[in-house]
Amino acid sequence: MARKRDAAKGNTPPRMPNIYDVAREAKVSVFTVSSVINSNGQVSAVSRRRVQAAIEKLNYRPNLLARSLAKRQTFTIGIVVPDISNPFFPQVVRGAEDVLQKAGYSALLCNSDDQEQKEEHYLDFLMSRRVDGILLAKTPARMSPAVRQRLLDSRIPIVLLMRSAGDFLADAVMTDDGGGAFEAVSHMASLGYKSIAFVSGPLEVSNATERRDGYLRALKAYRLTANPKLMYEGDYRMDSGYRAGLTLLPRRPEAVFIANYMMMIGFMKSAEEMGLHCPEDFGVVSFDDYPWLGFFRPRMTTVELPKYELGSAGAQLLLDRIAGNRQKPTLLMLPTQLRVRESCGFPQRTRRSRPHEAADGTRR
Amino acid sequence: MARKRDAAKGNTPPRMPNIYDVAREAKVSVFTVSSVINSNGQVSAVSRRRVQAAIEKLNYRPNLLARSLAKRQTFTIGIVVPDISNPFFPQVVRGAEDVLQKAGYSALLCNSDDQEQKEEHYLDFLMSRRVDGILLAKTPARMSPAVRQRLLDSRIPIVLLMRSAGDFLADAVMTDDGGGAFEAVSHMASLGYKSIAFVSGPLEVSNATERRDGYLRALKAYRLTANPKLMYEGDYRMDSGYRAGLTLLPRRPEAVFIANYMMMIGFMKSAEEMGLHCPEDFGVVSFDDYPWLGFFRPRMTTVELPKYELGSAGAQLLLDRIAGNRQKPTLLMLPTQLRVRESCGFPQRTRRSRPHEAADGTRR
DNA sequence: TTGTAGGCGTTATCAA
DNA sequence: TTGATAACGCCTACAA
Repeated sequence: MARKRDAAKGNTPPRMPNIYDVAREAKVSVFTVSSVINSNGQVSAVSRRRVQAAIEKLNYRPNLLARSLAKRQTFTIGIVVPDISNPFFPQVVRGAEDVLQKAGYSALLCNSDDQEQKEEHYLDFLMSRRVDGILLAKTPARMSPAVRQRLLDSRIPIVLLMRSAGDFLADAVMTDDGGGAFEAVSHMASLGYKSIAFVSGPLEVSNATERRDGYLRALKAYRLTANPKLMYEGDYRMDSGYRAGLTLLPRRPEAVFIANYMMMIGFMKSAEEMGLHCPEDFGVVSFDDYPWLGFFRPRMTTVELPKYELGSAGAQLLLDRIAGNRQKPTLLMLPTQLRVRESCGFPQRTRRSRPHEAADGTRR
Repeated sequence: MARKRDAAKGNTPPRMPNIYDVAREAKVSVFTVSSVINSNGQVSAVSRRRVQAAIEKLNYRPNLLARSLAKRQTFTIGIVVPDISNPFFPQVVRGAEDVLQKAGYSALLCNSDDQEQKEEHYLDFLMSRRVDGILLAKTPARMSPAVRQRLLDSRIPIVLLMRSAGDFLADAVMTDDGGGAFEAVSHMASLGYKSIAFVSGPLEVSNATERRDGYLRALKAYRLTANPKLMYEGDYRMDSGYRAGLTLLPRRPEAVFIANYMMMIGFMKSAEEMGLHCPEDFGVVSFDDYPWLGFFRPRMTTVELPKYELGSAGAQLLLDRIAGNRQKPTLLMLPTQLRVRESCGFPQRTRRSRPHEAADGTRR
């Protein structure tokens, strides 16, 4: 069947050259052109040269869309995060993009805003785009059965980021939030704080409950009683941290553990407005570290989450799964790291009120 | 010509249903199915119902790849930024993504790392992907003639972000960096600082030279002489800010204007290590504002850049261009905003050394 | 080694 | 209102 492409009436916009144009120019078949493009098969040196010359002359670039359609592989993966402008995610995305790019994949970025509806919309969209895999970061825990079923049917590999598998069978990579929270709160307790408030994330999100559990475990380990009056459930956003400060600070806790960075910022803002200072008036340890937290006052004591590794490990897991080098679902647990600086009141407290502890000098 | 698709020997992986499957199931033609999917044309109610039932039953989702190929439109735009993990860009990307998503477009994210080679690789890649448009953020000023020509040939609309058009004809949206720098340095000069150091970005980047020009203009306006010993060319990265501090601070400038956020962080780190404090030992104004800069000490005086608007305006410009609602290249200039806080030494200096100025109370 | 032609899943033209 | 079928641009048996 002869192609009719050239019979175009001429009123269509100028098309880009395709493989047929190259073949004609080089006086070979499309097969030969395709072969040199993909450097498979044995193509005679003469043909190869002619094809290359034609490609050069026409400035030909293969249409990846058509290739994907034919090969049923798009070399694209979808990354859905709640909000790329939340400082937690850029590093995650960068980690992912680095390993994807190295493997010849590229990333479609989606912001779910933690809304189930948006998330599902994007998931459907990504399936329609026939992405080869999906990296799905923290969002509301549940997913409608319909979407889940479609996901399963599509057989598109998914790896979950910062979100427990729950009832959904998939690979996942998480950070050890429970352990990190335990370590953070233990540190505060060991400093002698008796009343330690807690600003948590939304408790329907798995990592928020893990951080809370870590908090509670640490209290128990230090024989402190959990006081509901000192616990505030936020939503990981700045504004909820601000409200948490307004609610909690008047109750004058000696210290507070804040479950993420954005809420910590909001919390500090409320303290500022109330004329309260850290660490003189209250100690703070928060989750998630950033370079600048070490250079401004108060220098924040935080639990660092390995953001870049989260993304890169997730992407690697996904690529492995796509390649089929993996059998049962894998769950990767990345360690956190307590970074003791000053907001927890460490130097002061240990020097002033608990000199016997200052002796060991462990600042981890 | 009858499709042979069903003659598959059965060893192929389970395919997703296509439009033919739906047509067969509904006992109509593919045209009818296509019509109801795209809700064009007049399809009889009966046909429509049957098609919808079939779609439901088969859980059919159109293959966007095939659609794009046929329509020669991908509803995808490429966003290339130097590095998404640089806190400047997430907001830009978010702004863009919001307007794109609303218009039914999605975004392919690329990190150029400010490397010409990577940028060109991505540009070629995006062209091969047949994206409908490209958002190209700050990167090395030049572009090889070959790539530029290919870009022109491809007729893919491009809008430049934070980068002057230069010799490349395209729409662009920028921030008024020169004006912002002028305002910042003028503020310092009006505070009485005589020796104002400057940490600039890489001077081959247009917005870095604009910030420098603003700095120089302000010095001139206040009859201060520019001292090369107090000017340091960095690369917008944290480490170069650190080195700038190591170089500049021993020369004890009264104040310093730092051309971006990351370098400011590095600079503060070096000051910290040298035991110098801001604003007691030196005043600082830096470019680019973030929420947390208002809650930590020193509270930073900064020039805010409208990041989100940069992205959203850029995306809107691009969509307009794609739609063809625009003739000649447009350059949008977004205003910056000086946010006076404490790192510039404003309250102290005005109160202590220049009381007559404190009277007017303008904190803009 | 190279050519031919069918298939990937849509859209769109043109008859009927 | 519908159906048949040629594009869209690529890959890839199968043949030559």
